[in-house]
Amino acid sequence: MDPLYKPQGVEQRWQQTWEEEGLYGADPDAPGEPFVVMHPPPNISGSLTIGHCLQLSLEDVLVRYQRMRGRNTLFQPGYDHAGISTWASIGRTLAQEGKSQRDLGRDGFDAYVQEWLERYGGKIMSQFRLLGASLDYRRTRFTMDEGYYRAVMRWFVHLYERGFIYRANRIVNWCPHDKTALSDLEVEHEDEDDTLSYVRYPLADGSGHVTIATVRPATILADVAVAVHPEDERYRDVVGTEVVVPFVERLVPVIADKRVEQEFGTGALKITPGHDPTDFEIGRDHGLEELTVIGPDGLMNDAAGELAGLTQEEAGRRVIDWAAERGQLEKRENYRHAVGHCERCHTRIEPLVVPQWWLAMEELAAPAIAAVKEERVRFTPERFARVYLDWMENVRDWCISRQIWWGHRIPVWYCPDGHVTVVDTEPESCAECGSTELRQEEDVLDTWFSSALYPFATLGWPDETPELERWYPGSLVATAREIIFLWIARMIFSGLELIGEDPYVDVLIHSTLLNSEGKRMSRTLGTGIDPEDVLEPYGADATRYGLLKVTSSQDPRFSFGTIEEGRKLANKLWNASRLLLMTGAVEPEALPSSVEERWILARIDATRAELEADLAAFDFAHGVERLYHLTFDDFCDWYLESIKPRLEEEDVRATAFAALERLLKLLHPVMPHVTEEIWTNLPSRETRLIVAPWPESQTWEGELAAIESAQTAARIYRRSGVRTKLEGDSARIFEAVVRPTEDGQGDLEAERARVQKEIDRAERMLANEKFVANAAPEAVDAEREKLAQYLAERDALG
RNA sequence: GGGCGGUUAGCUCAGCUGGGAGAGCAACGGCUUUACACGCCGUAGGUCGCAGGUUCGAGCCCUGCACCGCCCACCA
Repeated sequence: MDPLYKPQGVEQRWQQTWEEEGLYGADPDAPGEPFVVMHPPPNISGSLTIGHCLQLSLEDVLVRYQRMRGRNTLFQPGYDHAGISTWASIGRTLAQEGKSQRDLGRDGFDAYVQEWLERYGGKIMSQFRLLGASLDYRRTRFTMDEGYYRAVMRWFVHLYERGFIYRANRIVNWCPHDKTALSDLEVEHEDEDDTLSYVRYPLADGSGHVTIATVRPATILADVAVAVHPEDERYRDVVGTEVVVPFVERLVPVIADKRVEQEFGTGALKITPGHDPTDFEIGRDHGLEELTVIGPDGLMNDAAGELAGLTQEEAGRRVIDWAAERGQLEKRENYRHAVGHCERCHTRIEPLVVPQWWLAMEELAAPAIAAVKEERVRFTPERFARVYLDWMENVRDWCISRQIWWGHRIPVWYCPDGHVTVVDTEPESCAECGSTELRQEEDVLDTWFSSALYPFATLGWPDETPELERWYPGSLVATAREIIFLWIARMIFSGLELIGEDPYVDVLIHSTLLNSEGKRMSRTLGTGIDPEDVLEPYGADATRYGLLKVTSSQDPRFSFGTIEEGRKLANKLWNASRLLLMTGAVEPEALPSSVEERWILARIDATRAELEADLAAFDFAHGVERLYHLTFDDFCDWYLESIKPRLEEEDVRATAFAALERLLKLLHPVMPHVTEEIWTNLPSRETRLIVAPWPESQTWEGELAAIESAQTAARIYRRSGVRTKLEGDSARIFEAVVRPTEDGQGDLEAERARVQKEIDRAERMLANEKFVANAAPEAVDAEREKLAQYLAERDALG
């Protein structure tokens, strides 16, 4: 046995063994209360980041812990087809060859994407394995595999038949680069410097003008009205009259609407329902025409007349020039404001009126709101329930159609007469007229429309499977903050609508790792950390420990420091086992013949209870810290050191092995590999540690106090340098653990002074009438206990 | 614009309902002790972001400010 523990090789060997022996396998027929964790399926288009490792680590700790406790565990792996993300990635690859997705044709694209998946798809699962994640890999699902596809079709038809899905010509977020609609959540707002132009719209009767402020002068061509606030005194006389739109010189009405902000600009707003969301709503309410001058490519379209084909910037300049020449440009000023961009390609979003498929949200949201309000679904940390509710209570209809070729194609067929057939498998003929000339809807569904089904589609729904029966609802989903609306909210309402039950009990919102500069990690910016740069040198156990250690804060900075701590812990355990094995293996048996043995068993048991509480509260950081101190301070520095003089005795080693076994069990969920490796070296092991039973409670309370007072005394004498004045067990422990100075005649004065200072402080507190009167009784009692303890120390010092 | 989290030792972070400022790493000193020098024992290091307030007592509660990070957002 090498004195230096080397995870390389050991870890992969165990990962293979566990998987080959079926120990990761989930079985719906197995006994035990289910514990089901659906690992959020990563995008097929990427590889893992260190942030994914953090998420996977905390899920796996819980799964391994519950597996040892006898729960029927399912840890479900899978991939997400990630519609637009994958579409955009492939687009970037093709662009290098001067091609685009649409050049391939729909069938050609399908072939290309299959090849692409085979090339990149395997990477993620191998990274899961490298971290030691005990997922049931045999059950790996893909959000576009055959069964899942069926589930999505069924879901669409269900919602359509219930009247929740409708097709409408409304304003949407349009990405001119990807040429598809996006949902509100796929739009990122970024501040941009712009110019606010003040343009005069002459009154039709020539008696003056109304000045509006705009950042998009090109859209003036599509203006159909000017609006002011109904209570705005400045414009009271012009409401109901007409103004002349510059450049196109069209007469449009001046209307009043309370959505206009009086304070902004001049208080007058040009209304362009075809190219602005607010204007669109105002336009619909006032029955205004929706003119369009910008096309799906973001350029001016034919309706723009002489400006057709120009960019909006150029067209805007022409309009501004036109106004300036006629004295209708009042002023221009710099203006910084948030502008929507496509989250995938960062192109500026173009609001356009185009027909899309929508999901009506209000009725679906209601039970999903109740689920969280009634705490059937619990968020950790709790504050995220508020975030979820705020969004859900104000949710708007969801645009679910996308004009790309990667995703679940919408199960709607049109016949030449325009009849619509909506069924979950391809129909022979039109449901209304029987025509066999059917054309399927070109659009595909938003990725998240299908992800929403993950907790039950992975279990076989819509079929009635044993898995679905046994493992739905699940137990827990762990995810990052930004996924709350995209995925969590949608899983909850989908599960309630289709199955009638919440998809899980706990939603764990975990930390987001920042890089060492405190910046968000991003692959595209190159600010991320490759998991393999950590896993390769440090090993999975150390990485898991290090990542969990830092989960107490919301946005921790990644640091190798905590990973290093994990590596030391693994090495320490390894060497502790070496000490016992090299002295001689014996059958483990708790034979607590002396105070040290009873103490360490009690310490381990106390930590077990504390660790269970930590895990129940998802407090991984404190849990692993506890294990570190149990191992280093209690097990190695005190216990093993104190029994060294008696290590030749078989009874002593039998207890030591028994204590080590318990320690390994507590550590296994966090550091599975090193603990399993040590476990196999221990005498007469019949089962793998991964499926060994979690330790039962054992109480030795009195013993904790006994050795802790010995420790306290030992620390005092150790600090003073004076040879022990202790007797009995304490003296033995002291002699074994502490090596006093040669002469044993250190100076006690400093120690006496320190203790006296504490006594003075405690006495002062207790003499404070207001403290005794106002403080909590426990606080006063605690103070009295401290005083008694220090008085005892003073006595011990002589 | 609205909201959330953070600011504690050189670094990464704990600090539970207000009652003696902590850990790990780094630094410094000492240890060839029957495992581990990736070890052991010890030392030093902090006006707890700033300014007020409440309280017998504030890192913790309240108000304001500054800075960092994040989420949401149709004021053109």
